[in-house]
Amino acid sequence: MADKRPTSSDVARRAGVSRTTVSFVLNDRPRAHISEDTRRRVLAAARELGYHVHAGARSLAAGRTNTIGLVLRQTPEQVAVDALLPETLRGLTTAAREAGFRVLVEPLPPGDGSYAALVRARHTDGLVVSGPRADDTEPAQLHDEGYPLVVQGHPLGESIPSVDVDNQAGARVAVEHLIGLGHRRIGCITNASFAYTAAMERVEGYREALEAAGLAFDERLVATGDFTPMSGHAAMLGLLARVPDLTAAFVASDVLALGAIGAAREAGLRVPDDLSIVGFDDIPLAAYFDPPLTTIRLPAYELGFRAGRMLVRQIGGEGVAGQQVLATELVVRASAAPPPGLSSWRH
Amino acid sequence: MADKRPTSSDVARRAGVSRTTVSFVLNDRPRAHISEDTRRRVLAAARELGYHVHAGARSLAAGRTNTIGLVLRQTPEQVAVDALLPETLRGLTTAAREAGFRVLVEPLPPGDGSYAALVRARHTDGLVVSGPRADDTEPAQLHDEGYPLVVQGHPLGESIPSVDVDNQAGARVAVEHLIGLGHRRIGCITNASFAYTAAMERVEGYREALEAAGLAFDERLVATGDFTPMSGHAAMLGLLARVPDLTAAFVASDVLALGAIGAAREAGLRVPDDLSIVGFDDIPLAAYFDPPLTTIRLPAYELGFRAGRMLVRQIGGEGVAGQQVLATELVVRASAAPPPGLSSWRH
DNA sequence: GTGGTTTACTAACTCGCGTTACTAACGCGC
DNA sequence: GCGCGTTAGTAACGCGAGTTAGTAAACCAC
Repeated sequence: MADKRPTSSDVARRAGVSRTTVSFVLNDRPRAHISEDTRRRVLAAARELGYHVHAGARSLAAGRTNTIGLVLRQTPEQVAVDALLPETLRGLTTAAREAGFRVLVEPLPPGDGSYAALVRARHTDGLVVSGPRADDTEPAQLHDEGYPLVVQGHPLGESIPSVDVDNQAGARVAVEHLIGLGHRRIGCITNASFAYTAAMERVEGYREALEAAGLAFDERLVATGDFTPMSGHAAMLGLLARVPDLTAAFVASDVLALGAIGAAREAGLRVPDDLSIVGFDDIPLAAYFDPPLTTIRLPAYELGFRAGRMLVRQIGGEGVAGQQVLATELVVRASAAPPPGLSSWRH
Repeated sequence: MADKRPTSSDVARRAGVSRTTVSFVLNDRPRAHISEDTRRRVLAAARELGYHVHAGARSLAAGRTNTIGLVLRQTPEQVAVDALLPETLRGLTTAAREAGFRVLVEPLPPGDGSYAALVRARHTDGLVVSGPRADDTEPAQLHDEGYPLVVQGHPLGESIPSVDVDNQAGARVAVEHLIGLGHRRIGCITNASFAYTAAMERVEGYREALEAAGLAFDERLVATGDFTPMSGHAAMLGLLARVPDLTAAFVASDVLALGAIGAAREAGLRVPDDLSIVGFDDIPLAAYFDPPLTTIRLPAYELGFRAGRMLVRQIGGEGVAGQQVLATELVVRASAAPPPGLSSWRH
């Protein structure tokens, strides 16, 4: 069995010093005076014994766990098709590790209980809450109680630190691209219901671009999706049926865009010849869709990394950060082209 | 600030009992005799105070962290395109939660340091090591030292508990499907280099199916990929150049298959009319490829769930489990069809 | 009503580490 | 030789729980 873990007393005994000295050496206390000689002796003893501080004991004594929590506020279906989660997670863990923290993951579908216990039980020193819905009151409450917390997604209140992508601007750029190509009848398929603020914001960007170009926003041009490619497929079919003269669509998620492209094809439309499509997210596979998807790149790694860094700083007492908004970027590939018959149309 | 956390002493005082009693009630000690009345008083006091046990204190006193670690032994590039990671993670966390455990994620690219510290420092009670390479000696060492551990992927030794998918059988079924359709010149694109045992096993399944059908295994028919769609693209181009009469390919990963389909199309081949393709993994988007991908389903959620359950049982002292192999399943969609000119061939 | 068992609960020790407050030795100026 | 500051190190307490051993009261058989 794996018992008889060496403790700091063992290290102290072996190095011929007190336990306090061991603690000072291992924690690099700057204000403690330790001679280079004993310092080396302690380090050597620790190495020889294969010593590691007991995380629980440290957390109890120091009041710090050096762990941050990632709360995934998403439905199982949502998680399953989340092509960017691995990247975001990698960004978060990287930021955490740089500061000596670990990451605890807590998937917790909306309405499925509370995550406050994570910090209350001192399991973690702080939380990154990913994608909470606008009616989620826990972040505000925890923040008010002074717990370090960063929301990854739409800011839930003026004072709660958050990192998000500029959804509205991204959507606007996507639609402007279509307008620039000459499209006038442009549909929109949302990535989720409006309960998700990101969905709302992306539609707002769509509307904004339309109106800036003097085009009317028409509700019949908007169809609602729900994360899955299948829903993108269904939404596109509905759109096509309602709007016969549609020449382009902004699909607020690459995953749905793939389903939408399939639907268009089934309806006898070629993409982009007959119907242009611009997506959102730039998932790793987007460049390999047929046709390669023109889309809005969402900096997934960066999103996680920033959230992690903000949280770690907050825990370190460097002050509560504000709300960061990351820029997106239009990636032009081949799924959007001028509308059919443009030359005649253009005059 | 969020200090003045209530402790079990506070609960005890409020309920008018000793701290010991509080501990007994909250931990449901079966051998302790607690009257229904005081039990309720304690529970009420805890609720009223918003009490949560301090995780560190418990771990120190009880010698248990109720946390398991997930070590991601993969390169960043690999993680980025891992479409099944979210599902596997969800399966793992579900199994963990059922037993009252949390999950700590530790991404650690091969050759990038050790994860033994995680258990040695009593950060976690055990580890799930995902995708270690065959030359990774840490699992064996930790296992020998008695630390609970489950390898998710290829078993690294007879006695180390593991959960894996039957890669070889899955690949065999995929290739048998192609053979059954009438193909005779069947290529293979690996999902990774042979340093990854899963890649090796899938090629073995390919070879096995070929030989069982009396077809020769030809090295020129095998091209190597490396996780990304781009590598699938390149591999297919190479294959096509080397083997002009190729009518089908088994691509050992859906992600690469998408790249391969694109390459085939660029070469002027229609899928499946001119070239059939069968993938592996059944990622969420596979059904929406063009054409919808015929592939081998890998039970991602189940993989994570089983690994979690095995580990939790091991931690609970229910004995070390063996090595589980999960079955895959052929999902027939539209990317594989009889080879061109089959009727004349079959005569 | 005596001895023994069960019920209900508690005092006191333990887990491994961080930290404060204190001491002993040393160097230095005059 | 004295006073003082600096260096190097330690003893002892506390963090918040789990747990063992023990006790007092209630119950029971005879």
